[in-house]
Amino acid sequence: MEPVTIRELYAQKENYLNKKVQINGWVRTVRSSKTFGFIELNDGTFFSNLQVVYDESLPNYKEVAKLGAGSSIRVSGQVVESPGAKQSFELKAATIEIEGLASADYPLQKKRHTFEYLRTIAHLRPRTNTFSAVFRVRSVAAYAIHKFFQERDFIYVHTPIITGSDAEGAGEMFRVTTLDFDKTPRNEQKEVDFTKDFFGKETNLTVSGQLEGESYCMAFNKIYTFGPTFRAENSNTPRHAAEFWMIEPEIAFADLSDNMKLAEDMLKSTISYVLEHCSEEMNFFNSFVDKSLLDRLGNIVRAKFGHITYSEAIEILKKSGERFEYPPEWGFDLQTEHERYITENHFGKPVFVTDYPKEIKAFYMRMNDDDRTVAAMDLLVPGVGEIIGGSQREERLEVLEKRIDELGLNKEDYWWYLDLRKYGGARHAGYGLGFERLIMYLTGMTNIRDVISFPRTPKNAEF
RNA sequence: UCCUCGAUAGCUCAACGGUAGAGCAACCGGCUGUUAACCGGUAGGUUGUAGGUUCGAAUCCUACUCGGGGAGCCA
Repeated sequence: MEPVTIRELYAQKENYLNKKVQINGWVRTVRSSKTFGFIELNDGTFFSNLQVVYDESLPNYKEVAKLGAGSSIRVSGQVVESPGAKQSFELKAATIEIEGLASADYPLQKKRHTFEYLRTIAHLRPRTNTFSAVFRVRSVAAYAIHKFFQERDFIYVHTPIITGSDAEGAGEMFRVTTLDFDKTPRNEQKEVDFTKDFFGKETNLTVSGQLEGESYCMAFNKIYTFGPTFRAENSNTPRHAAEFWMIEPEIAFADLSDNMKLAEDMLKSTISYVLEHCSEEMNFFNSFVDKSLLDRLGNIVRAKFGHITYSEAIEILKKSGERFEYPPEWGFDLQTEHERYITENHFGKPVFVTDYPKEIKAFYMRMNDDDRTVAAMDLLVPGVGEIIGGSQREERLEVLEKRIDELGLNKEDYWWYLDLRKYGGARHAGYGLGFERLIMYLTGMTNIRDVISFPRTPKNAEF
C-alpha cells in the first residue's frame, strides 16, 4: 500500500473516510490505558497531528503502549469519524510497525520548552510545533519570492559566494584561505603573501551580491539574487546573524520610486501568498506567538506604505515631543529608537525613508541634485525595524569616480564595476531584503536564531 | 564591543546566610474514549567554572564561561 500523507488526509477527508490507509510518521505523544490507547502522530507534511487509536488486538500492543515520544512508526488502518472533540477523524490502527525507537532520554517533551533551550538541540527542534511552523513558512515564503520575480521576468542570478572583491562595502568579511596558519608564506615586507594562496589573492565570503548583480542587470534588465550572505560583525542582537539569506533585486531603466514600488509589491505579494498557503501555521503564530499578527499582516497587504524623506523624518522626530536618548540631528543616522518611533508611533505601518545624507550612506548610491543627499531608501516595519535597504545606483561615471575618491577608496578595486558605467550604463536601482527578517515579520518570532535552521552567531557554530 | 539581567534535577522553576524542594519528563504499577489524559509509587543534585568572605554559602564578593534583553554595526 502506498503511504498517504497527513496533509492529504486533512485536504481530502471525504475521499479517505472509511478507507484503509498507511501513514508513516513520528510519535508526538502516547496516551495509553489498560486495553487501548491514542498516539498523536506527525508525519511532517502538515502542521496538525493525526490521532491514531489502537487497542489490545494489536499483537505488539504492549510495545506500542510504551512507545516514547520521537519514535518513528508505520501505521495501517482505517480512517474513521472521531467521537473526540478535538479532531473530526482519526486512524483506527490495524497494524503498527515500529521503524525506530526513541530512547527514554529524548529531550523533547509535551510541555512547552523555552526557545533558548531548543537552540541547544537545533537538530531536534524542527519536530516541535513552533519550529515546524516556522520552517514551513520559511519554505513557502522562499517559493513566493521566486514566484513573484519569475512571473515578472526577472532573471535569477547566482552571484559568487567566495568573492575576490574586498570592496563590497557592507561589513566585516570572513577570509577564505588554504594557507597553513603555522607557516604562512611571507613576502620581503614580512606581510602574508597571498600570491601563494589558493586563488593567488585575498578572498572572502561575500557580504552582498549587489555589485555582481548590477553587472547582470546591465545585461538582463531585471534580475534578482537569493542566496547566503556572510558578515563577520561582532553583532550580538536578536536581529543579526553571521550567515543569513538575502534577496537582492536590481532593475534597469528605473529610479528610486520604481525601486520602492517593486519592494512594496514584493512584500505584499509574499505576505498574501503565505497567509493563503500556511493558514494552520499562521493561526498558530497568531494564537501562541503574537496575538496581533494576522491583523497586522492583513493591514499591511491593504495599506499603502508611508513615504518620507530623511529630512522630513528628522523634523517629525524633533517636533514629536518624545524624549530620545540620542536627540535627532540632521547629518546623523537614525537610531533604532528613532526608526521605531517613525514606523510604530507616527505611521503605524511600513514606511520608506529616502534621501539620506551622503556621508552616512555607501559610495554607489546616486547623488541627488542638492549634492548633499543620495537616492537611498530604507523600509522600516513595526516590530522588526529595517527590513529592506536599497538605492538608485550612481550611473554617471565621473560622479561615481568622484565619490570613490572622496571616500578614499581605490578606483582600481572597482575597475569592472566602473566598466558597467563606461559601456552603456543605464539608470538602475535595487535593494536588499534580509530573508530572516522577513520571516520574523511574517511569524512574529522575535529572534533571528529561531528562523534559520542552524544559526551562526558570534561564538556559536554548533551543528 | 559596551550596558544590563541571569545560570539550582533531563526540562520549567522554588528555596534569598542555617538539613536543596515542586511540577513535568524518565522508570514501576493502576485505569474502557483520551487529547499538555488521569491516579499511586520509585529514582534523580559537588547549585555554570575558579577563587574569596564567613562558625556556616545555592544565597554575599571577584574573575571567567555561556545565555537573555538593550545599544552600536546592518539585512
